[in-house]
Amino acid sequence: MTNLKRPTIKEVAIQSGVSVQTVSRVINNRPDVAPDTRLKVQEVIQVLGYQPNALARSLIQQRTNTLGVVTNNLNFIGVSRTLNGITHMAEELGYALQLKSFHAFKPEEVAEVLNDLLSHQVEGIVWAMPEIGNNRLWLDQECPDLPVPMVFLTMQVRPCLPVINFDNLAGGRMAVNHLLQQGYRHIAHISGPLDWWESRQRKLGWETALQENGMMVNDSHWAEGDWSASCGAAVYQHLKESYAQMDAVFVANDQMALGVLQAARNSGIDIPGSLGLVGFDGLPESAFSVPPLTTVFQDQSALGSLAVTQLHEMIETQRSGRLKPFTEPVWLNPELIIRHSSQKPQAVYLGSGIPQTANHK
Amino acid sequence: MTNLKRPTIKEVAIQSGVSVQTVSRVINNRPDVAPDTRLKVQEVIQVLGYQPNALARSLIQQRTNTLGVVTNNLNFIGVSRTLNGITHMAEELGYALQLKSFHAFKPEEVAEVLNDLLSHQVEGIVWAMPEIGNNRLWLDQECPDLPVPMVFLTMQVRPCLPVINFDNLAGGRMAVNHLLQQGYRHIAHISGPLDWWESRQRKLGWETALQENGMMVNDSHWAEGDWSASCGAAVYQHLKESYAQMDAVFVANDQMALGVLQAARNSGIDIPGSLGLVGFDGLPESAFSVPPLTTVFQDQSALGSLAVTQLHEMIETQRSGRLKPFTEPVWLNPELIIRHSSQKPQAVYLGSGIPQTANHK
DNA sequence: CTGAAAGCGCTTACAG
DNA sequence: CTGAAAGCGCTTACAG
Repeated sequence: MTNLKRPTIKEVAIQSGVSVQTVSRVINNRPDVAPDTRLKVQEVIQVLGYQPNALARSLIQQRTNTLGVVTNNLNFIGVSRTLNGITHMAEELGYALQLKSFHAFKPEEVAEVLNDLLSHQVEGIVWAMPEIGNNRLWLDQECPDLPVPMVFLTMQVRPCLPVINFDNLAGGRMAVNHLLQQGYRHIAHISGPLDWWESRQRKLGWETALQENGMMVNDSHWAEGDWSASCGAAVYQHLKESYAQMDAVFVANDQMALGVLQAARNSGIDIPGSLGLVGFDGLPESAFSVPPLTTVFQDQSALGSLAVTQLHEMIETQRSGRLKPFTEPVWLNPELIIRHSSQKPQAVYLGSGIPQTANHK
Repeated sequence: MTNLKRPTIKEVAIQSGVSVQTVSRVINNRPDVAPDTRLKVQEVIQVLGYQPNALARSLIQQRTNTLGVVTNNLNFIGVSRTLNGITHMAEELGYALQLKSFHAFKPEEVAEVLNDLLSHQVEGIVWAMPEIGNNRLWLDQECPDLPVPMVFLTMQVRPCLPVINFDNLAGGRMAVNHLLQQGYRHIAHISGPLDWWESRQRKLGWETALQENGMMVNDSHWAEGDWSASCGAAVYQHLKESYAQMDAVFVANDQMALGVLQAARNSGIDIPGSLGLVGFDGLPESAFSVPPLTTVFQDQSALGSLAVTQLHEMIETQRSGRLKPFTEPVWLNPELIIRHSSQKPQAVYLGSGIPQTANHK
């Protein structure tokens, strides 16, 4: 079923009655080949189905046109959207992609993963594994020596290291400010696992927004989840006890928010009437929950594309000798998508007060 | 920031005062090296941070330990779950992974993708791109010659080709039978795009189950969607017109089913009271819709793992000379997850009739 | 136990 | 315009 032998340049040369150098010239579209010779060689290539061996070529040229990609477990939905952007841009720029993914992160595996990629002579690496726990310990030096250009996604900024992040803090702040504008006054938070850098940033966004509006941040007003919907539901039940006045929740991802949505409905709590809800991520599904979920969207596909673009530039810069010392961190802005879950119905007009916005001017 | 030169075996040899062959022996843990020599060489390797060049090694050994993976656009959630299984098993079996993904499928790109992978001397390929339209035209020969062992996922079975599928027809049948058992009698179907093989199979499952139960299959009882939630909602509205008696829908994927769910609720239609609903895929989110969605779960991660396992066996078999001609198609069974969206409330006891199951025996 | 020779499949100067 | 020579970084026999 499979014919094992792939023809080599030597066989093409023999069949064409020329030397391997001449075949090489034809393959690489060099001008200095006699038209007849070129035709003959091309014909033989066609007949034999010859394809140059990329390994041999890379070995002699000292260039693989290959990028390494390191990701988290691909069951996490975000990662695969990033990977999508990476594959697109890599294709466009002519890079092959070697993929390594951590299943469960173990610090001792970092060297292994890195060495594996390097032994394959990748020209650069996109480190798309998010910062969790101490999985950046290996980078915590003043200015770490990297064996090839690398771009890091989703981690705390470190000296001399090119990182690209969504501004999670700004995202959290946006979410909470929106809820405040809508008139919610007791805004709880369900965070992701706090060993994730992203979780901490989103939580910080929540705190910042509250403080900027002169509100207290209280430890009974938030709780930690594990990103899963079921956990979101459970944590919400807990918050109802610890924070009785709660009238809104900013949840650190959409999946947990969907859990909250379900739990709230099961308790007969009206969203957005009695509880405002904002998630984070912008999953397509979130638009189709009941009610549709307001969320902080991050375009992770764009993140992936940008990472490859930047890596490409770094590689080219380095190759050309102009060694730009290091690239500044890049911050991407997430985007608030306002849907029904956070649209507080207008307060009933009581007559006893005057609407604030109506009488001035 | 990046130190360009990686040391070679030659440098290690010079520093150690031995020949490159001896270094090679040490690297590969050969027994025939004097203990002192080995120690000395290991020390130098350590100091220089030497790593053998996988390219050179592969070239001489004629073995890359690399698998190619071809996927659909990774924004489709299913693909990334499959990819997750693939990376796990590849890691476990010691294969590196080269990833190619189609963004928009173009027939003329098949050769390109294939050649690209082959020029990198991959030892096998997992074709995880599903069968859509005529994207299997290149395989439609009596017994196609494949340049390396390949495993095909999610396509119509073809002679001499190893394919691994979920039994989508059985899945559709299961879904509809379940709805029938629940007492629904007018079961509509929203299919995926019919140029997808999976869509056609699921639809066939729906038809089969209806016919097996002596019910008519009518063209006004189904309509085609595009996998998206918004389309699911739109198609449902359409079916309400064309199939007024409809009391249940089997939807070809969860995302569209979520769209139906939302549209139905917005029209004040009770699920599962007035409309039974079953999806397909088993997205984690589906458990957290309101009401939770009954769905046909396919463990795509397992599919990916199995593909790599099987590919590995094919490669080993071929290498060892025992050439097993080809592997039989494998069918995996999807699994019905029953949740609230399909649990028809017991019919009200009217008194005028006798409950069918209560009086016999 | 160790090294000289040959070669994997290419490309890069260098002659002619 | 074309070919002989050298070499990319390794490993595999083959001597000793």
